[in-house]
Amino acid sequence: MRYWLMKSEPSDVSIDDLAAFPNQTVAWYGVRNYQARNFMRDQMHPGDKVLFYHSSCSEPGIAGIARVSSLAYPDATQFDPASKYFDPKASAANPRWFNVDVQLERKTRLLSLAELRQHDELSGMRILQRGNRLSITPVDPQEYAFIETLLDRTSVQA
DNA sequence: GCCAACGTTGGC
DNA sequence: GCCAACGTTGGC
Repeated sequence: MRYWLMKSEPSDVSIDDLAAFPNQTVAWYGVRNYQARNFMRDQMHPGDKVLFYHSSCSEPGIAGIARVSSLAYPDATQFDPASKYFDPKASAANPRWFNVDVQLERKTRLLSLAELRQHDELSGMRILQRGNRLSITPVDPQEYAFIETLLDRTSVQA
C-alpha cells in the first residue's frame, strides 16, 4: 500500500463536497500534468491512502483522509468539447489522461500548511518544498503515520 | 492582486 | 535539441 497527497481546490471539490457525493467518491478528473498522471496510471492501487489537501484557498491544508478506490481509467473530460479539460489531441483509441476514483474515509480537522511546516519530521514532504506545484505527490509511510498522530490531536499550536 | 517557480510550447 | 516566451499554480 502506498500513500499520497492529492490537492483539490475547495471551490472545485471540497472535503464536504466529497462527503456529499454518492458513495463519498469522486473521479479525480482534470489532471493535466504528466507526472501526476503517471502516479495515478502506473502506481496507484485501490486501498492506497490519500491525504486530501485543500489548495488555492484561504486555509490551505489537509482536510481529510481518503483512499484510492479504483485503478486508473481514461479521464472522460478529455473527450468532452464542452469541458475546460477537453484535449483535442486525445482520442478514445488513444487517451492521454487518466484518473482514479477517490473515496472519503473521514473528514479531519484542518491540518494547516503552517502547522505542517512546524514539524521537522515532515520537512521532506514534497508539498513543503519551495516551488512545489505538483498536484499529486507520494508520501512516505513514516510521514503519513506522523500526520495521523497530528490529526488525532486537537489543534494546539504555539 | 502579486509574483516566484515551474511546465509546456514553438520557432529556429 | 535549445531556449525564450508564455501560461498556470498556489501561497501570501
